[in-house]
Amino acid sequence: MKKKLSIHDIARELGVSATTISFVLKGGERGKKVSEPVKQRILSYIESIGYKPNPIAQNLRTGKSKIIGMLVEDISDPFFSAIGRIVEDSLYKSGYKIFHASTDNDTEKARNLLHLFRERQVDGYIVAPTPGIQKEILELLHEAKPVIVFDRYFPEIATTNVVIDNAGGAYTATMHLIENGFTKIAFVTLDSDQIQMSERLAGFNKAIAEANLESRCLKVRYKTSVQNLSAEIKEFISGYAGVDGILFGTNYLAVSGLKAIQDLQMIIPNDIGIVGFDDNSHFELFTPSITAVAQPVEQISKKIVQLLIKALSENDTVLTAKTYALPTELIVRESSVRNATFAVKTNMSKSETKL
Amino acid sequence: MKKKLSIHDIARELGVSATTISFVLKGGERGKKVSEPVKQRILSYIESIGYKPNPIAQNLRTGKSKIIGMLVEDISDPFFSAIGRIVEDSLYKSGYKIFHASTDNDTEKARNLLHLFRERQVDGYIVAPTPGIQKEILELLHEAKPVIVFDRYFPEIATTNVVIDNAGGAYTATMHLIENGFTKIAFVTLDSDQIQMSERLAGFNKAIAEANLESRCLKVRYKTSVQNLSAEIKEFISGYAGVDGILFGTNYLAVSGLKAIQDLQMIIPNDIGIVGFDDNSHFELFTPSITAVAQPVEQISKKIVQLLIKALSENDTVLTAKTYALPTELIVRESSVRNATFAVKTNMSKSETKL
DNA sequence: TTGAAAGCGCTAACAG
DNA sequence: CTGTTAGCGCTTTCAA
Repeated sequence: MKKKLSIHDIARELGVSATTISFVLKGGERGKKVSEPVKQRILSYIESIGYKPNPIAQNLRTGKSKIIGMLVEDISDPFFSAIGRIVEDSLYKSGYKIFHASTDNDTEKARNLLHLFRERQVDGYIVAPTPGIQKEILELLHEAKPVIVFDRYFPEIATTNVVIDNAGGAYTATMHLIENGFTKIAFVTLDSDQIQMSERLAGFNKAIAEANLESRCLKVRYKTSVQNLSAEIKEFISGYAGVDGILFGTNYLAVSGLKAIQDLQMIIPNDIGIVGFDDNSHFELFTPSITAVAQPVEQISKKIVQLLIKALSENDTVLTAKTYALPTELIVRESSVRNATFAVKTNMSKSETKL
Repeated sequence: MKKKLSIHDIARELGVSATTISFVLKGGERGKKVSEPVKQRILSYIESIGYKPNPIAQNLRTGKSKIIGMLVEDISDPFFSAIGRIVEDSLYKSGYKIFHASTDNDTEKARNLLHLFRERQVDGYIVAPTPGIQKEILELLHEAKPVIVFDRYFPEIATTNVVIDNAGGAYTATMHLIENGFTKIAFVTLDSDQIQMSERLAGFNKAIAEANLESRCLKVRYKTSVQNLSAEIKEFISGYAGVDGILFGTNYLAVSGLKAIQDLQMIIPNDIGIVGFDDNSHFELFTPSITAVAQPVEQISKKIVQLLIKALSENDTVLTAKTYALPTELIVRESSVRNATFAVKTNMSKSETKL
């Protein structure tokens, strides 16, 4: 078993100092000043034995870990795992590794996780914040660590946020339902103050108000089991003066709602029109296929990475606090269109990304 | 901004040596030998200022990182992300963090990732191996690092494997199709030599042979786009002498297949019976609902964690090479049962886990 | 029962 | 242009 060599072993072997090797390895200003012959000798030797500096030692010495901490609500949720995947790939390419963790939207858990990340000296954070985590995020900022907040954010604290146009998405979706003749439209959402949900509600209400309709809304508790969710939605639909259209606030609410509607033996879209928020690769295959507000997962991920890499490379340059709201896309399918001869899947034209 | 204190700062403050503090912190044999008063003073002071030893320094000194490297095919696949989630939660509870990475089943990528993990001195590995990665896995074993191989494995190398009973699952599923009157049954799978796929094929063929039927099989290339996949399956179904039943080898093959069947305007299960391998939370909502071989995600995850934690805690105890094959469960739904009055969703009785 | 000293492998002043 | 030195914060002989 070949013993790992250290930079000093190599220094001895080559008759130069560890310092010189370190300079060569780093390149940059100081690296230039090493004479060509020496540099070549070092480089080729290192190449030949496949030496790689020990990142732990570098970390201890420099305080840089080349690790990013990523905090999401639930990595097994398709939305977060899709983003996780893209972010991970991009960041690995830039030499960073990722610590992932899921908060379940639990403040205490998120706090612990953030502390763990900090102890481990992660170089930057990507976080989908839980409620009440403002203080911890501010602390990270004070330590001059780059933090990208995504999916939701706190308007009261100055962070760099990558989100989507929630209000716009909900507005467009609701309008679409209205234009297709639905009038008793409800918004089924989470009983949550988080901004992504309140914006969706606001967008919904705006459309409803413009059309002079009555606003109906069901707020369910977070972490309600699928069965209970379904039951609650069922009761709501049958109880609440004949709802004939629903915009669901999240993808799993839509799934539970679909189950409820199935149990109720109602026909989509004849009896009730459906739109989900957050598209899903299976919605297309449902019968009828399900209309949804799609989030630009790819764009969100790229934006997060781009901002983070920038902050990481520009030494100590603090990120400007700014909210990037990426446009959503309404994918119209059968569940929201009463017109029997549904032919082509229409995608709304994408508005351009404001970056 | 409060400066992080080191163990020496505390030593000075308390008038003891860093050594003593270290002993107290570690507990164990050596910790016992510190006198009570001193120990209490140290403990309460540390508690009061919230001191935590720097894990990077510990890592450098001891070679233990308290990090586990987890390599999956694609973290955005529901199967892998579900497992990732559970493993992550359990391991965090034991003080470990996780590096995740996705291989896309690409050998070269997997190699790089494994090297990265190694450089970072991860304490253990959880790997869904790509083809051709045997040598690298053996190297890790030689370094006496615990490695848990899952989802698939290499029969020719002695590793600890956590998999499912692929042959049994496929056999049961095929038998189920046969019992429900389907006779021209095909297996749609990946053109792959990996063991999980070849075992599924074997299970399928066994059932087909026992029933004296003709074996039909479509092997598609890995990483075929959804469109092409769908087209290929479409061609296969219509071209291949009237297939009337399909067992799909993976969840995404099933989804593409469903799309194909939809395009073909065939009626499930009347024209064609369908069973998927690897259940999905949405299969229940499809019309008709889709029968599937469910993998015991929870059990797989628990087993992985249990084995890993054991290996990690028992100093230097090498894991015994052994394959744990967990039982699958056939979730019978509408897509495979011609009998019109489908009433209750039947779950096959679970065979007991062999642990 | 406690402490001094020697590093783990690397980097960064500061000399030369 | 290159090398010496002094740590980063911790653990672990070894000696007291």
